[in-house]
This record gives sequence, structure tokens and C-alpha cells, in this order.
Amino acid sequence: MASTSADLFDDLVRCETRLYNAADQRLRAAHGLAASQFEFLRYLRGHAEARVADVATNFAAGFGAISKGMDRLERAGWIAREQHPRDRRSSVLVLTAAGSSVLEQAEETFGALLAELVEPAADAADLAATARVLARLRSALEEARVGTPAG
Amino acid sequence: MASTSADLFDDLVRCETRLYNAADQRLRAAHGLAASQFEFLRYLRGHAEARVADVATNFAAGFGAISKGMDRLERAGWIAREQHPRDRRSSVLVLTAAGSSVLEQAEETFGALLAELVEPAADAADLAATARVLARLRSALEEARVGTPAG
DNA sequence: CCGAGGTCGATGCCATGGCATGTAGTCTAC
DNA sequence: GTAGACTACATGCCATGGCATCGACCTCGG
Repeated sequence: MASTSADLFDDLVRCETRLYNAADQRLRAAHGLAASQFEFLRYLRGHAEARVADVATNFAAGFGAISKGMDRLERAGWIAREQHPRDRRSSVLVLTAAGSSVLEQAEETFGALLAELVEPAADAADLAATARVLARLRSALEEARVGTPAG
Repeated sequence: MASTSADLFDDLVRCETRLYNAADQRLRAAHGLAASQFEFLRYLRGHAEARVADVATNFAAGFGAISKGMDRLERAGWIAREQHPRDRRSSVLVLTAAGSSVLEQAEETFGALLAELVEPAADAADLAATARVLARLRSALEEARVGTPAG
């Protein structure tokens, strides 16, 4: 029935808000790193050659927001903009040594947070099943470019 | 293993972002209503006697943000602040007739959105199982006041 | 080779949220 | 009854994100 999806939406949003807030608070306190910055660094480590547009697409954010976010990461010394080999409009975003280092430390903090907040809330099989459903939903939404901002 | 929760977090955040963006875009276009405002109106309909602090607690938001959000809803004519019977510091937040009316219409739009984006992505049993896990996680997070902002 | 049109991303303006503070009202202890 | 602590919330400042704009660059047709 329809109300199942509506409740799902509600619980999804509320879980996301609280987990994201909690991650933000702890990462800031421990490493001076915002949760969004943590996610950006993780993405960049996993995607060599990434440009601003790639990051924006992955996070369903506008170009402007990511451009400014990268400014802040650069100012903090965690990433660098390198010249793109074939397109002088773009830069390639790469982690610096300092960036890799905070990322590594932040992942400890983040892992501990999830172990504390998420894992006790359901048994492993249920969590795995939930992860599968959300992964599928995510793919479907990305493929259809649902919720992609304008800018 | 630990990476299951990390992937779950990632997919959770990405699904939430895209679904919330999509809801915001459609509700704005169809009814001039932000997604957050839609959620506020739904909450107020379900909770008579609600005050600013109740809304803030439910949405894991700061008092200031909710206070300003209620200003905007009031300015739009969708809610009213009534005098609280026992505490003159608080107001009771109530839907106006106009508020009930947009809410009703917005729920059509919102239901159609979920039917289009969420329900085809998995079968009903998987969605129900996911909803159960997230509802449990939400309760656990709320009970522990995880991710509650300062203000 | 050139020009028109498209793309990338940096920047500015506005809306929103977090946190800190201010103010009015309430509660407690005496 | 009153002083002092506390609570609810309104307000101001700042950081961030969305969208619009713009300049630089690429690409394709001729």
C-alpha cells in the first residue's frame, strides 16, 4: 500500500539526518573535518582523474556548491587542483598527503561511529538486506537522474 | 564486516538526497511548497498541541531553524500560532484551513512520486523489510538523542 | 581555419540551518 | 513573596547550498 512508502521515506530521512549530524559532530571534533568533506575525500581517493562535475554528479549536488567545497578542501591543504591533460577548462582533483592522512584517521572515527550506532540496531542479515535494497534504489535513482539539482 | 555499514551509510545518504530533492522540486512546482514545509505540515496535522520544541525534536533540527521555518509557514497562511493555555512563552502551532488544503493536495503529488520512484525499485516484501529496519534504527537513534543539534 | 554553439567551472545573490545570545515567562527554595 | 535558576523561543551572525551568470575553452560544420 501507499503508506508503506511514505513511512519508509520518513524513516529514511530521519535516519539520514541523525546519522549525518552525528558523523559531522564527531568528525569535526576529532579531525576538524565536516561530514561532507569526509565524503568528498573518500570519493576522490576512489576516483582518480575526478573533476568537479564528477563529484557533483555523484553527490547529486550543484556544480557551484562542489566548486566552493573544493575551494575549502584546497585551502585546508587536503586536495590539490592539477591541470587536466586534455581540457584546460577543468582541473583534476587529487588528494594531497595531508588529505590521505586525515582521511585515514577519520575513517577510524567513522567506523567506530557506525559500529556504535548502526550495528546494534539490527542483526547483520537485516542490515545486509537493507543495504541491498538501498543500493538498488540508489542505482535506479541515479540512472534516471532523479533529484539532480539545476546548477 | 565493517564495510557493510559504511556502504549502507553511503547508499542511505544518496537515496535520501535524491528523493528529497525530487520531492522538493515537484512540490514546489505543483504547490509552491518546499519539501521541508510539507513534512512540517504533516507533522502538525498528526500532533495537536505541538510547540516549536516538539517539531525541532522530531526533525532533529535546532530551535532557531524551526522557529524561522514556522515564521515562513505562518507568513504563507498555512499555520497559525495560538496562545498556549498554560505557558505564555510557547505557542501552539495549528494548521489553518489553507494549510490543510495544500497538505491534502501535496500528498497526492507526493504519493505519486513515491509510486513512481520507490515502488518499482524493489518488490513489496523487500520494501516492507527495509521499512522495518529503518523504523527500528530511527527509534534507537531518537531514544539515544543521536545527532541532535545544539541550538 | 573560423565562427556558432555547447560545456566546464568560478562567482554572486539569495534562502536556509546551526549556534550564540537576548528576553520573557516559569519554577524552586526559602 | 521574592531571588535565582531554568526554560521556550525569537533573533542575529556565519557557513553552506541552489540557481543564474559569465568567461574561458572545446568542437563541429563549413
